[in-house]
Amino acid sequence: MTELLKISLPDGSVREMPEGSTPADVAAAIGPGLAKAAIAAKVDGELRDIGRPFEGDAELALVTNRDEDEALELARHDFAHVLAEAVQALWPGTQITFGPATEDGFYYDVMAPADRAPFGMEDLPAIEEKMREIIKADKPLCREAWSRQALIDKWKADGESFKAEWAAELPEGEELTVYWSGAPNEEGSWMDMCRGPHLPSTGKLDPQAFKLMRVAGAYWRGDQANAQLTRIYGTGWLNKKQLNQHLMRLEEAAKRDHRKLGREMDLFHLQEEAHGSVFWHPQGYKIWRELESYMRRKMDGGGYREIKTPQVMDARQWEQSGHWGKYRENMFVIPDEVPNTEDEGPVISGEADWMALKPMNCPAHVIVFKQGITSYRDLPIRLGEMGCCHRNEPHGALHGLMRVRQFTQDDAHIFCTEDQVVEETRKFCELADSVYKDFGFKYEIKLALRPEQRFGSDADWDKAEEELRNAVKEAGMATEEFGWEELPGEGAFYAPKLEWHLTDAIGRTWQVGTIQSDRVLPERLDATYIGEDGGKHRPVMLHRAIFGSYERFIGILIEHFAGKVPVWLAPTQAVVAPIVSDIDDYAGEVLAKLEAAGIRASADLRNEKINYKVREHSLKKVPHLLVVGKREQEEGTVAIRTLGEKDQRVMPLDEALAMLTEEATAPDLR
RNA sequence: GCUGCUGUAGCUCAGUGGUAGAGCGCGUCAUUGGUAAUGACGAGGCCGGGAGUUCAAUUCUCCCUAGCAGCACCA
Repeated sequence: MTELLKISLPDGSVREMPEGSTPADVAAAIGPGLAKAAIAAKVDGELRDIGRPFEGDAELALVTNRDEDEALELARHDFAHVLAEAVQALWPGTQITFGPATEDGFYYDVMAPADRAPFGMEDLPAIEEKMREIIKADKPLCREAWSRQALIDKWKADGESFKAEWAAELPEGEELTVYWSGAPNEEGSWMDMCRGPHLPSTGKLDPQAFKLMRVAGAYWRGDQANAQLTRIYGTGWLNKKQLNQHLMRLEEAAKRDHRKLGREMDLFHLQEEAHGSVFWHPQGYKIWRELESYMRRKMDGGGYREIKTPQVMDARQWEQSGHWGKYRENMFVIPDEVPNTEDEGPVISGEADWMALKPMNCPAHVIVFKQGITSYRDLPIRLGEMGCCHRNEPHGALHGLMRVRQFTQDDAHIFCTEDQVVEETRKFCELADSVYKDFGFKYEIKLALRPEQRFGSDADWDKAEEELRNAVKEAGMATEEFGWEELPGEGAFYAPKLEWHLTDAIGRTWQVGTIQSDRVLPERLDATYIGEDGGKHRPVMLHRAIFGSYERFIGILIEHFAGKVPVWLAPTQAVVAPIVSDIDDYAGEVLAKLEAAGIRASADLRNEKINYKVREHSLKKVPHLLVVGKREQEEGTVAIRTLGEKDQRVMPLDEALAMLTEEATAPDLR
């Protein structure tokens, strides 16, 4: 007599099933609709194949496409397998390696056979077509347990050297599994090593819900020393509608691209001769100046004192700070000599001492701190600088304003006693909060904990991590609302750090603000203060920034607002546009009043139709267009057309001025 | 830095082994038009840089450089 298994379902009911039965059998027993919809199972909380037999009594929850997170994960993983199968079907001899689900899709790293070039964009349509065939064939996905040795032998026999290498490294004794697409060992079936779980068959995928996006190079195991593979990226969803929504989001991101908007709005440009450094145009620099004034007010109000330190310092200084040893490959160095310019020069002797452009402001701030004698009564000392730094970034890393080689930070260093660390950190949390709120950003705070490679004792790390954690708790921000999370291994080598991640209008996140407590640099540069006991003590140094860098923050603002930055930041806040040239004088009067009120405005007196002017200034993202015609002149009014609105509002000039003045006022001054 | 792709007018892009084209923008003229492109005419290019192949290179080959995508990097 066979034993019956007790399978408990989420509604609390219990079904008795014969031994050897599977979640699919349970689904079938409940009803044909569910049997069709079920794509996987959660058995005792673990996501599993729906066709995998129970091993005993179990709690079961059937997974359908309504369980979107699980369903997407499964579908993407399966798309990746189908992708690999398709590539091997088209080009036998292709080696497969690894293919996981990603945030919005999947990829698979493959190595083209020796007799053909790496796969390119032009191969994608054929691969997509083959993938659709595999999906439509509705091949069952069958799980099979293998021994490690058998698997290694199989991969070697198939010429799959990467897979063989990988299988050999999997822990011995663990049951290894493979999945077949099609019946095991049958002609036309395809196999991959995989932990699973998978959908019951390829036909559960929607052949219209994926798209191969691009190919890129990737290294075997992410290591440059290893073979270069071709990574084929796809985006995958549960249905065509979701796919289309995703493609539209990508389009939206492309529309917001700050490099494109920067050119269209004439904010800045980049060029070959200074790659990685920004040429700010008058319009773009107006945004910068407004941000800088804003941040100065914030920092002044927070008890910071602004300084300015040298751009170039002798290498000896960088040696002492540790940058020469740890960071030199990212530093621009220059010989400390006048080059010989005879015969085509410049020629350098190679014997001069080195100097370097500063990649960070911190050593210079310690130097300023060390001038004179500091008493504990003076602490905390908060030194701020709009510090212009140069970092010789890898060329492939450069990206518009987001990653540059010359940038200016809203930097500051707080020198304080051990006892003041938590309080200073808490204050910083509040300052950062007020800034991000002024821009309307939502953000999350993360604590990056000790990395494997680090300076200092575990006791120091325990303490430093606890201080930052407590400071955020005291600020009431270590909560779900603030996305509080601790990230093991992500800290700097000398200290843990708090990170502020902004979420932009289309859901992307950007790390901007940070605070790090540092006990290493004060030590290396021998910073001290005189304590209550009359002896020398070591201050703690807090490195902190809120914007991060002006360049990057402006890039984020452009993308977040799609160029339509708030009026107080807009380079041109209003344009006066007369309809006919008879009104030019009145337009001039209006402009004069705007300028007197401190509004950044101009008048468009060109011999163009009003349609043309509206279109042009709208494209330039000017927030307010003040249209004036005969009627407005007679009545002393303006017709305001606001960016993004179709209708205009006619109002008396004084009223318009009051409105614009209000909108043009920075949020901290309102 | 690695791999792939790209570099033609201010911008977006066509094109060709016999030194080039469009649209927008710009200039001139006409037009004075009520809320997202008025019309005509005109100017504007060392076809990223260097080398090679060729009678001839913007076009083919190689090297360099920058950009783009991804990877690696981002203390």
